[in-house]
Amino acid sequence: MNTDEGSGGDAMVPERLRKLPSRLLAQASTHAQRLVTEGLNGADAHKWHYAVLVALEEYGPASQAALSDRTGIHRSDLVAVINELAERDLVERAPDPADRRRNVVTITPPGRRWLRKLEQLLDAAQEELLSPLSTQEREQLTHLLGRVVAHHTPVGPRTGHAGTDGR
Amino acid sequence: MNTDEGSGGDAMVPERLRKLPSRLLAQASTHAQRLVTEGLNGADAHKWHYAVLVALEEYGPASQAALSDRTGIHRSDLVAVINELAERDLVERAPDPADRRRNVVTITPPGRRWLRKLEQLLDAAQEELLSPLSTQEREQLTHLLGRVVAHHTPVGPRTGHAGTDGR
DNA sequence: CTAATCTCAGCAGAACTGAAATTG
DNA sequence: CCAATTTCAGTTTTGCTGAGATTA
Repeated sequence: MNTDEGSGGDAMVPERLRKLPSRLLAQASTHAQRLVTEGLNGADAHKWHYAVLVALEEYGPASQAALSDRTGIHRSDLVAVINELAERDLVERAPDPADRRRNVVTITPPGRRWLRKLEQLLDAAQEELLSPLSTQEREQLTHLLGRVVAHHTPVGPRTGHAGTDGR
Repeated sequence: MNTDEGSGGDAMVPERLRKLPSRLLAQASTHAQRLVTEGLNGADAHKWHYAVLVALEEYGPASQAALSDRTGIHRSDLVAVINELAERDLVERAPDPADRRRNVVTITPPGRRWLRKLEQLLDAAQEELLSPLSTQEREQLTHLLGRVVAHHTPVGPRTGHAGTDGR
């Protein structure tokens, strides 16, 4: 027997919970990641593949440590990502002759072509994610999110070192 | 001051990544959850404690299944949350005489007092999260997020028919 | 017999920690 | 000797799956 509850989406979720910014962010983020994952799944890809290829195309060949900085992927996890990309000849990994601790990772022509494909899939996912919003509202949202993220993102991702900038 | 690389927050993260809505959402959500977790930590609480108490105060005593609908907490996880609350006498859990499969969970006076405390901690966390935004911008952000979340939230978590819930 | 409720035990995947091996 | 890089093995966290026992 059905009681008085239970119909409608977030039907009985109290307003105090529904409009809590941190909760809205968590839910929106979950949907976003689901859409992105499903979208990239159509090319046997995941988001780190995209991030690495974008970073390589944007700034050229890089060591894994540099890629970690440029993508936000943890150093430990980059190994597997590069493995997967290299296995499919989408990047090349070669020891750096100038500093043999490093691997130099380079995007290949097939890698660039694959990136075009991922870009399409990803654009479609963003489109679906933001479909209830107008173009202007989408810009507003990304702008506001960017401000929030920037404010909470520390200014020193790497440990005080290389540049020897006193801070 | 050295500005070549590796200093400054998202210093070398490509713009294509930085302004990707799904990525901004993920990052903003991470910061939000961290702030909320740290904030509630000051009362040995976590967000599910808050969600359950709010739902109980808002709609009165409820079965665990109803609480699951009203908070979004998975049925399996509610058990532990109610255990923790009951242990501290913040809620009472008693078998439902009308349907003995159910437990009726009721908020206690100490539970209401504790909820006041959690509300303060949570408000402080939201304030810190949104500190770079004006009051108007905060409203804009929550409004836009609400639209996105609503659009992607299925209408029937429990029983099938949706009744165009107002709000 | 089917369905709902509560409970427990364990999985999945994502990000992170720590340390070993190599090189500077 | 100390620091940076790559790599691997393991931990932590979080939401979820599946099944058993009880009652409707």
